[in-house]
Amino acid sequence: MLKRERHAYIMHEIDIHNKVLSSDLSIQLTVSEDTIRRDLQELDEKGNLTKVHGGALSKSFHFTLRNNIVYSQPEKRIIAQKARELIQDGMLVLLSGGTTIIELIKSLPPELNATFITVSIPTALELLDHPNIEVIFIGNKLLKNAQMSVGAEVVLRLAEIQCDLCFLGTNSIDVDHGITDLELEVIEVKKAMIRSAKKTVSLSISKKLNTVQRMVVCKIEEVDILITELDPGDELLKTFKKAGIEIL
Amino acid sequence: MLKRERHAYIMHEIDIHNKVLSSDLSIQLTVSEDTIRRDLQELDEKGNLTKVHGGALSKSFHFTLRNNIVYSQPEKRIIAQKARELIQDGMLVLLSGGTTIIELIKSLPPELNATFITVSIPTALELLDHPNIEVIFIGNKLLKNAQMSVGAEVVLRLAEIQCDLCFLGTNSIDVDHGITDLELEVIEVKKAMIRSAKKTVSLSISKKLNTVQRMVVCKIEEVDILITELDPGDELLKTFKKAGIEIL
DNA sequence: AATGTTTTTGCGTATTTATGCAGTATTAAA
DNA sequence: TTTAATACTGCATAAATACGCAAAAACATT
Repeated sequence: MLKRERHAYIMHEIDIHNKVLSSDLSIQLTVSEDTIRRDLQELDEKGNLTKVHGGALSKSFHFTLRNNIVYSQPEKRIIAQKARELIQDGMLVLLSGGTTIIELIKSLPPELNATFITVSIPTALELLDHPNIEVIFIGNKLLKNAQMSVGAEVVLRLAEIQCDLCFLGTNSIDVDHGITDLELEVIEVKKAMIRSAKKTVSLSISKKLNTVQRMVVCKIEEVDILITELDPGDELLKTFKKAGIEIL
Repeated sequence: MLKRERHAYIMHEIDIHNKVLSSDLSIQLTVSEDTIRRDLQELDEKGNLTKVHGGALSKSFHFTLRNNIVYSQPEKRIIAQKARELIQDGMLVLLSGGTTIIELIKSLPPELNATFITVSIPTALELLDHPNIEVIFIGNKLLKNAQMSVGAEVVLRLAEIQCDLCFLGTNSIDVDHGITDLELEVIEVKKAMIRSAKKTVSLSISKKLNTVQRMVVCKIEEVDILITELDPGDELLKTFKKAGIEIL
């Protein structure tokens, strides 16, 4: 087996399980642990995974959630303020997960009367806090780290829906590669969300602009509106504007 | 389990509960307390938490370790201990909402390998905390105060399922009136849950025994097992035993 | 095809890391 | 103050890793 194939196999394992053990891989691929260790080292240097003692973990494996919330909260507040202007009474709105979305929900005026659909447990919990809005959760198998429903059932049920707006808390957005993400199962659902909505809105702090992850959620043309904490005239946003995206 | 994974688990616990006990973590992660102590020390040095005698606290919120604000009453712990004995590897288990259920989930051994189905958002969130178990959420319209899915769609989907056990966090149970509750929509779902399970287990602190609410969920005969914090021989439980219910 | 070069791989050995244990010291709760 | 829980120290062990080296494989060149 070629090195390339091993690398592909390892990344596949990482995609599915979010972790690999050197010892396991050594047996599965019938090579020495030294080789595996060197493979993991290379993949780490390329930024495809995080090597740790005993194996490797997916890049999406982070445990500083709370610190992140506190850290970029002001930016996310600004984004939330802009985003909420788009939501009007009577609308049917699709929401993803993520801290930016949570911030958006917190900023919704209490008198708003709309229906929100989501697949994310924390998003649902935050939505339930609001007095007027109706909340619909599309359930199925829940993904541990993303805390959201995934799987074919979710995709199918999303296909039956026609929403006015879809807000995506975006990890990575880039003019050439579009919106990208890490986990296969998450991407399946996000794709379905985009298909079910008349307009797709990407919420993204400026740090995440022009970054790319491993797997594609959608091309840049499929994004209708991009909201960042920056001024719409900012230099960083020019390329997105040129690609025909409305900037708020 | 890799050290990094342990660290992630610990930080996740901190994010949710604002505190962790070394003794708990040692059991949950099946490593010695020494290891946990070293983990906490490292995470402290990295600035992710504050280590204290007996465990660790969140950096952002400074509670003391042993106040009962976060952790709940001892009665519910006792009930949880008894209830978890019923759950075995490979089982399909249906859970309602409520703090007793949350306590049950917290007490589940980390090596347990089972599938849990629920309609309650807080229950789902707690289940996601567990390293091994699979979580399925049955979604639909969410009810604000109960924080759970309700409606015909939920009832229909429950009807398609055949579970081994159904645990109900019970508000009111009485020999003559059975399990009773307040809201119509909640009752519809609880009825469906009972129908889908081979055995129904009612979790109830003794205060709630022999109380009645407005609407009936099920007759007393439909309850297979009743779990309270009392000794099974307790006087209070005699009438239930006479009604043919197994008491734990 | 023959040759030289580079890359890849596995092995032995030394080193580092991770973890648990036992005994003692310390802390905090009753 | 007493007592039980928790922490620390040093040590033992096993697992994982780094390093140098040599064989093997892949590749390039003639």
